[in-house]
Amino acid sequence: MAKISTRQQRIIDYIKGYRREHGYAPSVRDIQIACDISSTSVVDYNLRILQREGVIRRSPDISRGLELVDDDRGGAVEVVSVPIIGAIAAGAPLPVVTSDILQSEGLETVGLPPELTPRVASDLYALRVKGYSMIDALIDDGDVVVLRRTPDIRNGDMVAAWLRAEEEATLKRLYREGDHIRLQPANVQMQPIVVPATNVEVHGKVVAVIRRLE
Amino acid sequence: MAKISTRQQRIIDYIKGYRREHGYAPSVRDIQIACDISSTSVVDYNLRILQREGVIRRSPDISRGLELVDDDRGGAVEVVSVPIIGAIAAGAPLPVVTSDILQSEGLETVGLPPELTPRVASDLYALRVKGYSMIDALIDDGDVVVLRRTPDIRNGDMVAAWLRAEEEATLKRLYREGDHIRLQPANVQMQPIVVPATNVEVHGKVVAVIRRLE
DNA sequence: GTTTGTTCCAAACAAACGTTCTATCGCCCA
DNA sequence: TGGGCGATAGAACGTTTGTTTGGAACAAAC
Repeated sequence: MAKISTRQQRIIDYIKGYRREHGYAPSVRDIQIACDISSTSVVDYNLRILQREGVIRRSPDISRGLELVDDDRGGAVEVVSVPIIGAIAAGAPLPVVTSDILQSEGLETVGLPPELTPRVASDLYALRVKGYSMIDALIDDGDVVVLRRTPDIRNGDMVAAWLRAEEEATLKRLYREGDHIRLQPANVQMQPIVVPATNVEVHGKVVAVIRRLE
Repeated sequence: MAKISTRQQRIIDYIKGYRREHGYAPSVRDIQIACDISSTSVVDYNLRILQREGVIRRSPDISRGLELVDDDRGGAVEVVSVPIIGAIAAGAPLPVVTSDILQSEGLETVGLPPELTPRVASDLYALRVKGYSMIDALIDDGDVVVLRRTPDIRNGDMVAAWLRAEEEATLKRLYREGDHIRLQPANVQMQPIVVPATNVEVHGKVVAVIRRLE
């Protein structure tokens, strides 16, 4: 995998912007002019390289038959709809996540852009945060947290945890320390808490937080 | 508003499918063959009608310069790409937002799902937060804030403000109080600051905050 | 019955466009 | 010194493709 030159990066950026603005790809000559290239052959030369590197896809002899492989298709993309299966709040149990629930209808959903979407979206779900108890995780009342149901929790992952003894749900970074677990707030100004591992139920890993204002 | 004929509907469907499959629009002759039309002029004639009806947009003399105006792309939803024009950090000036910048190429972008997108997206831009100085707005290092450039700032709106005297950028809720402005942190545990109105440059209204983990 | 508007045809034209050919320049290396 | 190579040029070529022209069939309006 070779590197991508400044000029090639500029071409990519131009194509991306052009597609966003026009809804179709620029011609070779459009690229030539926009990127200050003296000849269409040089554009072709660089496009050939970008194609070899897998950055773009070209359809031979087709006008503007140019696609970005790692595409946002010029603005239109499949948005993954993730169901908001309930709320998370201190003192209220976390909703149990089952496949049934994930596939059930009628739930409010939140659309995730591709940047926020991991390869597999089927085990994603979302919770709406109630109250201000998650504020040490920099999460406000009304925010939506997107989680992935996974057994693969690593040290440092932000997780949704249920503390049995305290009867409290919380969003914190998790670190295993022997038979205890340290829960570290996202807010660097705040102190971590350490609890016995048996006191913690991990319900999912936080993938994203979305706050809508206005 | 005239009706859309069977033939025209077939053309629309074909364009939609072709775009989904190829990433670019079909040519007039592609349409001609696919829709069993004997002449390209007939295709042109019908495209002209579809354009008049506002169903499609055409760019004259541009190969495959064909867009579907109200395109949900067969189930996929339009994601608005918003450029991340820079960073926001205390002590660093906010990037000046101009139309040029908004339309310039080569910027990293963030895709916004429809729920986060207001009717008009053209004056949206995004900033990536550097450092922990925005933590009282519940915003972490690395978060992306989506802003709208608008003169219509109302009391209680969350804004990106530049404090001239302090040389500090900040994200807070804004309240006008006579010739002073009160900036209220989103974090309910923290105290507001009050500054002279002349000391504040408002650079935009915060529309959404997106935090990506994992 | 003529007019008028719509829809459709076939062919030709000209602009847009991808591709290719040849040549040049700088750079590394034997 | 010279050959190989990546990158760049300028121009020409031939296809793709949007557009136009002149006409015909048909139905509704007058």
